[in-house]
Amino acid sequence: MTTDVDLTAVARLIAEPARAAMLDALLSGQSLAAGELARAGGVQASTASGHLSQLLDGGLISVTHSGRHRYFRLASSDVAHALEALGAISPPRPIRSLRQARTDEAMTFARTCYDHLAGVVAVALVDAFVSQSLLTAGGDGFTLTADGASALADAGVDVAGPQASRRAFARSCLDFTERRPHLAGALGAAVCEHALGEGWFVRRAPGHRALRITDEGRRQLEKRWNITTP
Amino acid sequence: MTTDVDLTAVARLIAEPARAAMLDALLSGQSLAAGELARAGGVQASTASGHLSQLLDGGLISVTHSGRHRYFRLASSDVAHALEALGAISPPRPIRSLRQARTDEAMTFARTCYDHLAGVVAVALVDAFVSQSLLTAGGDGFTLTADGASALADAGVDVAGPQASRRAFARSCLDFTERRPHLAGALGAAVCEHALGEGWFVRRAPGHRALRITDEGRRQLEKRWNITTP
DNA sequence: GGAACGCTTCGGCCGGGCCCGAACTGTCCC
DNA sequence: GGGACAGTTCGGGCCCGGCCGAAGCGTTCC
Repeated sequence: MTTDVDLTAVARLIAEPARAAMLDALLSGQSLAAGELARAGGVQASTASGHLSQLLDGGLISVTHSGRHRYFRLASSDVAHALEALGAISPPRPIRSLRQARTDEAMTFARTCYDHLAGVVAVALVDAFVSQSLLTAGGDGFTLTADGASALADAGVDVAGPQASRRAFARSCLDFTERRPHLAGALGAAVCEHALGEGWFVRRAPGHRALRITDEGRRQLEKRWNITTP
Repeated sequence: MTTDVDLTAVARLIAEPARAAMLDALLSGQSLAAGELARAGGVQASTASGHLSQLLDGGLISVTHSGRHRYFRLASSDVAHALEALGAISPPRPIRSLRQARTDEAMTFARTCYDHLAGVVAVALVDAFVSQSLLTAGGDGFTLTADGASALADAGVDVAGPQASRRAFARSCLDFTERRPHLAGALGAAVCEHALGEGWFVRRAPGHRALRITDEGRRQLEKRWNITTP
């Protein structure tokens, strides 16, 4: 095992505004096509193509081919984690427009963090799970109780899949707006997938992280876990 | 609260080899003078001076004056955390020398991670604390038990200071060589300070993170917490 | 006071890397 | 097959930012 790593290789990739914007779009957890990422980065397709090869070479993203499209996604949750950690010490970008202020506000309420939920709602959710003894907090993350397994399965969340997978089951991830932990790992991804799949939340814009809670979402959160949302 | 942060500002600072080397040296947790950091970065004093102003402006480091010296340190544990997270997804630097291989091996065994201990020893220590019920694992970190408080105070660790401070008391921090948590936060810092102060570990080189365990250190770890070291 | 020392500021040099448009490859649809 | 579309490759222009040495400022020591 080697400890002497080259920080500059990855940092250089993130340091370029167009690439950073692309990575930010991919932090939504979605797979996005090269053209969408070019738009996200504010550059021409040819320029974007060069950036995407660099991100691939650097191991930050992965690609799948589909016809004449190429879809990119973050390579791993480690990448998402590093981007979030960097975000925690980055200066805020000055707010230039009303539109931006609105998105900003929406982001603090609910967003995706790679493949799981983040924001006020995600923290409230994990708090409810813990206080209702569905999850117990452990050093490296959380443990699902027997009650929790049946309650989540009851709600329709796929619990068996994550349990069978080799991926870390229920990690904690520091929410960088709330500065408190929310649920990540395979279980966090399953919860997010279910919440989006059932239409509890919808994306405000494709390729963007911000989510809007639906009326159905409010109802379900209140009914199932007694969470009231503003 | 704003969520729209400028990742490029911080990433740009880390992306430059000389600055990255300086930050790496500061990850040892020590305060280092401008001249030492110039040497760490492999640049002339004048160049280093420019880099250090940039790191200050970017909020990554802080400075204290002392006569004709200026001592720099990382600005916060958040910075250390971001650097570690970035390290987790960075490519290994090819090992070029025997000397480097030795330092590398030493690093995996024991090193400082900002202001607390990391490596095999740090993970073993936290495991022992938990299995001996001195610490219990919680979602966002650890909780010190009554037994733990007296046992650590007994060993000479300053427990009261951290408890009184406003800083997070006992966080968990992912050890990037062991991929398991070790003890951070104010208590982690106190443990590290005590271990170095008592001569249980010594630095292999000033301004470097690697530690060497002393005979006294081995004896104490075995006697107090039944930890045997290779 | 003078010399040594730590650090910063300034000017000039230089290279890496981002950007775009144009041309090319491969896929899909009619 | 032809045209539209997604993406890549290549060449040329440009600018940002790192590097050093020399000079300047403040501190320390004799």
